[in-house]
Amino acid sequence: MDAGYRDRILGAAELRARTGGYHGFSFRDLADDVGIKSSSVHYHFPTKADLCAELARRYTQATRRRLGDAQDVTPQEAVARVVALFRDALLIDDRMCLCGLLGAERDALPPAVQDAVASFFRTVLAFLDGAFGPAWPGPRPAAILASLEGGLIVARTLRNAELFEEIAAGIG
Amino acid sequence: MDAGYRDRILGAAELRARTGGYHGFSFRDLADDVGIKSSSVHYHFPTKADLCAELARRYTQATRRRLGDAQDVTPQEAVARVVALFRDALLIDDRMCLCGLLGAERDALPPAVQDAVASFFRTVLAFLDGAFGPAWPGPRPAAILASLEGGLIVARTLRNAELFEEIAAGIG
DNA sequence: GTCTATAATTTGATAGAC
DNA sequence: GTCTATCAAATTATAGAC
Repeated sequence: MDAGYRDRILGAAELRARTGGYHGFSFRDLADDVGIKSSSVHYHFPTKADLCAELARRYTQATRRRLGDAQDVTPQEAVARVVALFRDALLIDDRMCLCGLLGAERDALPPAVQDAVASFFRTVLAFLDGAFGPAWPGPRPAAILASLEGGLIVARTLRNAELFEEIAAGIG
Repeated sequence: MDAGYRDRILGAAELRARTGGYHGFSFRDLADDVGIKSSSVHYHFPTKADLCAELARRYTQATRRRLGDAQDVTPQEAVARVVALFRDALLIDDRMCLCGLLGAERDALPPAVQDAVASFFRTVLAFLDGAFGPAWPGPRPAAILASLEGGLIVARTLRNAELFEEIAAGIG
């Protein structure tokens, strides 16, 4: 029942992967972050593909929980919740969206990681789709998601958080 | 005057970096791609930071040339040219925008590369700004750029090129 | 400019003691 | 479940011959 350092490893991996991507960190980096040995990281996650696929699944689950049920919200509130997700990545975490960065590296990822990243995008799009209903005349879910992923990249690269707000304000 | 394999190295590096990012390729990868030895790559680019900074500058220059002079185009034509840039990355190159991927990895990049990537974004934004003029009522340049960078990520991860067209169509 | 050769370090991963 | 110890391969980079 004891998962040992498993959760702390995933926490360290999330921060690392959201900074430098799949190839931007090593098992030893994670071991040092947590204060254990790299062989202990391999005990919990035999390969890096296992680790990162689990990481993306965990990220998707946390996102799903935070967004809640699409049936319960208005279209406006649904957009606000998704925007808040990315704003927090920028202002609180000071990091990329995990799946935005991994998605950009798609062709350099193991298949299991590719699948988990695609699943994140489908989750966000399904939430917006569900809240919008079939006749919603506003912006398409994919356009909203793309604006926010790209908004993180542009605002962070130019070190201008106000640019993210301008982009987010343009969604409505 | 003879630059040797310099240009072919940059060409190979661009394809590699647009697939796996800064940490997703090695000097030996490039040497193998071109058919030379890794020490010859180091002759042209002493460090990986030198190589990737030059890569981003070259990418920006090619983009600048392709977009042309903002004074010569209508706002609509300016947007169409920028959209075409990203559509070609998706459909012809089947790759990310170099600076979109590197920008997502910002905090894992050497400072010289960070600067070169930021310069790319400023170039595209300045082109749109110049073509729009001060009173243009349409979408903001940063929102357009973010939509397209994010559009590449979402469309590629979900392996759905039509999604990119939907996103691009939503810009106008 | 390109090569051979190599150094120093890092990486993903495994075997086996406790 | 974590450790010590280790491996084979890869990585960035340099020295010096041609």
